[in-house]
Formats: sequence, structure tokens, C-alpha cells
Amino acid sequence: MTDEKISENSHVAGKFLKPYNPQETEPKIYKMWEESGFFNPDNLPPRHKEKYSIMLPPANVTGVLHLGHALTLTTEDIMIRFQRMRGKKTLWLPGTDHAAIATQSKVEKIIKKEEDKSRYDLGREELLRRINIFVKQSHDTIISQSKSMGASCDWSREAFTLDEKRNLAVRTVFKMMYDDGLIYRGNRIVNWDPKGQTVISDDEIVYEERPAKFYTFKYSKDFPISISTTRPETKVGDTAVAVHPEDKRYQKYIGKEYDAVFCGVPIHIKIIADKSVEKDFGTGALGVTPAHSMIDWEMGLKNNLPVIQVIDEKARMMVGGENLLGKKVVEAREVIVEWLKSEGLLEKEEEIKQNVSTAERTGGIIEPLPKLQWFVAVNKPFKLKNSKINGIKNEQEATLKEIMKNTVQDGQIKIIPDYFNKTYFHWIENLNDWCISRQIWYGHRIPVWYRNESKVKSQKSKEKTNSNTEIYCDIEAPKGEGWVQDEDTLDTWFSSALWTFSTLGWPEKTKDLAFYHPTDVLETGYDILFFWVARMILMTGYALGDIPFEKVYLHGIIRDSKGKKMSKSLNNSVDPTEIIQKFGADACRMALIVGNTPGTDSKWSDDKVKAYKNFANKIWNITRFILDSAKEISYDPDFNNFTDEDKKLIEERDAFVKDITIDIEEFRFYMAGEKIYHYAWHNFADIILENSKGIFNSEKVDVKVSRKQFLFSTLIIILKILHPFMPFLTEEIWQSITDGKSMLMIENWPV
RNA sequence: GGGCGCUUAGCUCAGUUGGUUAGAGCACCUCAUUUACACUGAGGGGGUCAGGGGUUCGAAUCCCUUAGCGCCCACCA
Repeated sequence: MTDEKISENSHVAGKFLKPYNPQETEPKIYKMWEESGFFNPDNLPPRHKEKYSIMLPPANVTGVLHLGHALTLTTEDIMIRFQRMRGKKTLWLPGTDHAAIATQSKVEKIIKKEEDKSRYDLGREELLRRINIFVKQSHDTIISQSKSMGASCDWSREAFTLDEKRNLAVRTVFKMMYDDGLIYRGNRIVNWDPKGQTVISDDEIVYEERPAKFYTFKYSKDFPISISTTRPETKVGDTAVAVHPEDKRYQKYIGKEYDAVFCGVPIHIKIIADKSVEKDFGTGALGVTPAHSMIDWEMGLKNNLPVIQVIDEKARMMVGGENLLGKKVVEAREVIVEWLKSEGLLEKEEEIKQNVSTAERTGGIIEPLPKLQWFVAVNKPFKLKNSKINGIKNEQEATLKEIMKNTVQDGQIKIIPDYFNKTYFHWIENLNDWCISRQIWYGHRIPVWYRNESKVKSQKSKEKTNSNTEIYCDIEAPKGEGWVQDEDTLDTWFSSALWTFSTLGWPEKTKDLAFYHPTDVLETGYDILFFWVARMILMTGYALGDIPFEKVYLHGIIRDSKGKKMSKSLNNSVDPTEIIQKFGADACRMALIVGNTPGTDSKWSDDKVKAYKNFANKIWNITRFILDSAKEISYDPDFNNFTDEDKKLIEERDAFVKDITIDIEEFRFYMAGEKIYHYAWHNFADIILENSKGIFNSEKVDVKVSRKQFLFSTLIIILKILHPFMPFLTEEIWQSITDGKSMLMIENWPV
């Protein structure tokens, strides 16, 4: 303690006669912080030298803040405020995410409901205009809510995943990867979402268990082998039947070819052998539909089978007579089953449970379709430039998968809690090429232009570029006539994957980039470990040859009091704004942090918040007591003549402060918060303050002075160590007792 | 099918890498009340640490095993 002054003005103590009022205090304090400029590291006093940086996970601009955001904001604000007080030059860079599919489908839904119009009725330009209006509102709500949580972000550096600078970063990385052969255009089976009318990546699929019927039948009366399927409607697109090469029942048929008319559609079937067929499943024979199944597609490639697409982008039949053509797949299924029955071909109909793939954002049932799309190759070697990645030398050949693996394997990036390493590696092992193109309009347009392309998109069954097509990929559009830009946009995670460095101005070589990157910690929910964290490691490793962050702190999901995930459909969401209104942001923050260990889900209860609201008032009254008692003694920061009893208390207190400092350094916020609560209330207030009453009533001046000085200095320490957790309350008290001469936010941490 | 995690007081959870008698908050019970604070204080009850086995001087903690719960990945047509 050096320069703190505690005011002795009587009006100061008077203010504490009323209970603490967070609603009145918080906006006022936040305004003061913002006006001080200290959220921006450039404005911090000279003692702040060493950098400490965190990039806030950009919130989706799809609506309002929920408790998950509140937890992110609180946890990161604790880290930032703690490090700022310890003298670090702290940058906490905020922003928002355009969340391509999520945002577009949300706006589309609104337009559909209000005007009964689709995006095609509006057209690309008008839809984007509407989305931008929605996004602006959504953004403003999110920012003001983040501020009400007390977040000490540097708003002057705020970024958006779809603003101009981030768009330049996206185009630059795309071009680099294209030139390195890591981004390629390929025709293959992709996950088509008929509801969202776009392709999605493997990670955006959610499996739902549903009952299904498993049919066993023959294509025709004279076809020798029975097959089984849950999707008879796709069988009009079959071009082979696959059996296991060692299956004695079917060996004699391998290589033979048959013609049949299946529900009015002529089909030509070749019998092939493939080891991936399980002899004991179903009939042991598999009808191969290369156009509508991932596995069948691969078999088709190996065996050079024709690919016949029979289902279109709207999940309707593209072949057959009146009974089939144009029908939705579910209806077509019934038609075919009826036909099988009437022809006496259906042998068995079983009830089974099946995992249906659905689109995460729209809920649409995924229809695997062959399409020409853009991919990032994760297993293709390239020369890594400027490598600082462990185990990969500069200019050495490496794959993106290796970058993701090496950085975490050798502890260059540390994941907290560490058991998520296993989940992470497991994911990488199963990772396939990343489909990055989306058929939606809101997002980063793919920086590729075509000339002489013969209506690639309209030919539904054969998506290929004709041989005359010229392809041009660059950061800017090509000069010359006749170039048409790719219609598609990029997966939203492509741009958020660049977040740690695009926010710092890359590809420009900015001072910020040199100073603040790599960032210190990435704090986010474990549910986006794959979507985001892994992709950031991939992209940063590729573009900068470096890690994006040194530590990954994964928090759990906040569930409702019964342990259910909060969701709009269940109507069990808790609005942080309401909690702040009722209990104050500080109380909300404490409730989110205490008892919440990393990687573990926690249950929300208003009772918990109430307890911390009471705690805020307790601190308030502790201050009042100290200011009110033994008023004749004023604070002397240099006082040193403590009684033995007080020396012991100081020793205890200082040991406690060291202890919680280590807890915070080692990311045990849940524990530090609880310990501070316990020390302040049940040790300092209940024991020490109670005991002081007797001392202040006595006539021993030395003892009184010693105790009063101890109480003063301990109050200061409690305010400081509690500040990262309850910034508003502590700053408000600080402002009062120092008469506004300094700011707690940038005070020295007491050890 | 593969992987991860959880099971500790009525409830929600800690337990820092094995070390006195297992902790906290909330809830509950008793008492106190012109008290800094009722957004309060003093005290109290309550646990075979999921079950079983093992390692150890010593286990909630390490190993094996059984049961239940939850999550992630794969997607058998």
C-alpha cells in the first residue's frame, strides 16, 4: 500500500446508510470506466508493459445475450481485470460473428412469417439489406448487454467477422490456401440441407434417434439377391449390389450384371465385391446408391459405377412416372413400398431405431447429394512457412492435421481441463476434408471467378465444369470481360477461425499483431472445441506458422435448475438482463463463477444470485462500519506499529491473498471467488470486526490505532482482490473512500 | 460400435495431483434483536464419499470391477 487516501469526510460514511443499490451504481461506474480510456491498453499508465491478450469469442448476431455469453464475459473479465491490476498491458478485444447460416435463416423465418416471402422472392440484394438491418439491431443489443455485465473490453478495437478488414483476411487466406493446393473444388457427396438450401459441414450435423422401418426386398422377381434398406426411394438410383468377397452365398454372382424395372424406373445393377459390406447385417447384400450415400459414393469410385442422381435439392424425386416424379422422398417411399407389396417383392418389414442426420441450424433432414463444392484438404502436405510450430521445421512439409496435432500434443497449447485433449485428438483422427462453401447469400463470397462456365449449377445430375472454363482465384476480381464470381459464400467458421489475428489487422503487418499475438488465453464453451478452437489452431498455424493462443480454458454449459439445456423451445432460458435488474451484475457474475469448474456443466438458480446480492451489501456495510468506528483515527498507509494480535491477522491475511492469487493464476476462479467470500464475510466481518467493537470501546489508544489501521488496509485489500469478481461494487466503494482520486480498476494487485 | 466424464450433506457443488476429525453455499432447527449490516448475528443437526475388491503406514483421491446417469464421435446400408 502506498498512495491510497481514505477520505474522512462525514458525507462519505453517510452514503453507506442506505443499502447498496446496484441498479443505480452500475451504469454510472461503467460510464466512468469507459471515459477513463483504460479499457484500451494504449491508454494505460507506463507501469503496464508486458502484454496480456484475450480475444472475446464473437457472439452471433442472431439476437440477444444468454447466460453462456454472461459466463464468457465474466470469466474473461476476471482474467483481464486481474492481469491489468498486476501491471500487464491488457488487451481484451471484443466483436461479433455474422454467423452466416444462423443469421440468414433467422431473418428468412421472420420474413416468411411477416410477409410470406422467400429469399428468392426478395433476391440477393434485398435479402442482404434486410439481414444487415437485423444484424445492426442485434449487434447493438449484444454490445449494450455486454457492457451491463461489466466487461472491460477495448471497444475501440471492436471487430466483426464480416467487416471489410476481416473480409480482406478471409480472401487472403483463401488465396494462399488455393495456391498451396489446400483449397480445392471437388464433386462429391455432401451434406445437403433441403430446408436451408445449402451444403453444411460434417460438424454441423446433429443426429437424432428416430424409429424407422427396415425393408427387405428384391428389385424384381428374377433378381437373384435380396437387399435391405430404410430408404427404398433411393433404390431407383442403385447401380450395383455389393456383397462381401468371401460370402459363399453370393460369390457366384460377383461380376454379373442385371437389368430390372424398379417401380417403373429401368435400372442396371452390377454385382460387386467389397470388404466393407458386413455379411451378417441384413441380407449381407447392399444396394449401392452412389449419388445418395457417402459410403456408396466411395464404392462407386472404386468400382467405376455410374452415378445417377434421383433426388433433387428440394428432396423431391427426379425420376419415374407420375407416381414418383416430383414427390417428396417420404411420399415416394410409401409409393415404392406399396409397389413392392403389390408385386410380391417385399420380404420383410422390421421396426428399427435409426439415427437421422439433421442440420444443426434449420433442423432439416440431411439429403446426401453429389455436388461441386469447395473443400479444405486436411491431409495434404504443403510447405509451412515461418513455422514456430513444435515439431515442424520452417519450410518443412506438413499437413493441416499435423499442425492441429503437434501444437496440442507437445503442450505448446494447453487445454484446461486437460482431459479434453483426448476428445480433441479423437476428433482430429476422424477428421475429413472440410467443406467450406455454402449456398447462402449472407457471408464472405468465395473469391473465385469463372469464365465460359456452362451453367454449372443448373445441370442437376452432372455438376462439372466444362473443359473451356477458366478459373481465377485472387484477393481482387480479375480484369477483363466475362468473369462471373462464384455464387457461394464461405462457412462462417472459416472467418471466425482467423479471429485471433484478423482482429489485429492481418494481413497488414500491424504493431498490434506483433505485440499481442499469440494471445494468452482463449476462453470458450467446450461445445465449440471442434467448430472453432480446432479451426483457429488450423488457420493460425497455416497463415502465421504460429499458435493462436497459449491456453484454452473451456467452460461448461449453464443449464436450468433441473439440469436441462436452456432453449427457446423449452422456454427455460434465463435472461441475464433480468438477473442484472433484480440482483445486480456483480451478484450475477459471482453466481456464474463460484462453484463452476472448467469443463463441467452447472445448474442455474436464482437463490445463488440472491446470496451474492446479500454479499455485496455485506461488503457495503463492512465499509460503513470501518468508516464509522473510531472516527478520530485516520488512515496512514505507512503505519507500522501494529500490536502482536494484529500482526498475526496481517500474516494470515497476506497468506490468504497469496493463496487466492495462485488460484486465479491457475484458473481456479470458482475457488478464489468462494475463498474471498468466505474470508470477507466469515473471517473479516464475523470475527475480526466483531472483535474490534470491544477494542474500539476500550481506552487503549495504541491498540485502537493498530486495529483501525489494520481494518483500513484490509478493506483496501478486499476491495482489490474482489474487484475482478465484483467490479462495480468495489469500484463504487473505492470512489467513495478515495474521493474519486484514483481508480480501483488500475490499482496495484496487493501481492 | 469407439471415446470422455460424472456418482461426496435435503439441494447445488468443491476437495490443488494420497496425509489430522471430509468442506462451502443454499435449505433446515434453536437462540439473539433500539446491533455496521434482517440483504443480520451466535449456535446446531445432517455424509458407509454409488457398490465390491485391491495397492498403501494411510484412499473421496491410485488400480481393477459392477451398476446407474450424462456427453461427444462414428453412422450398418
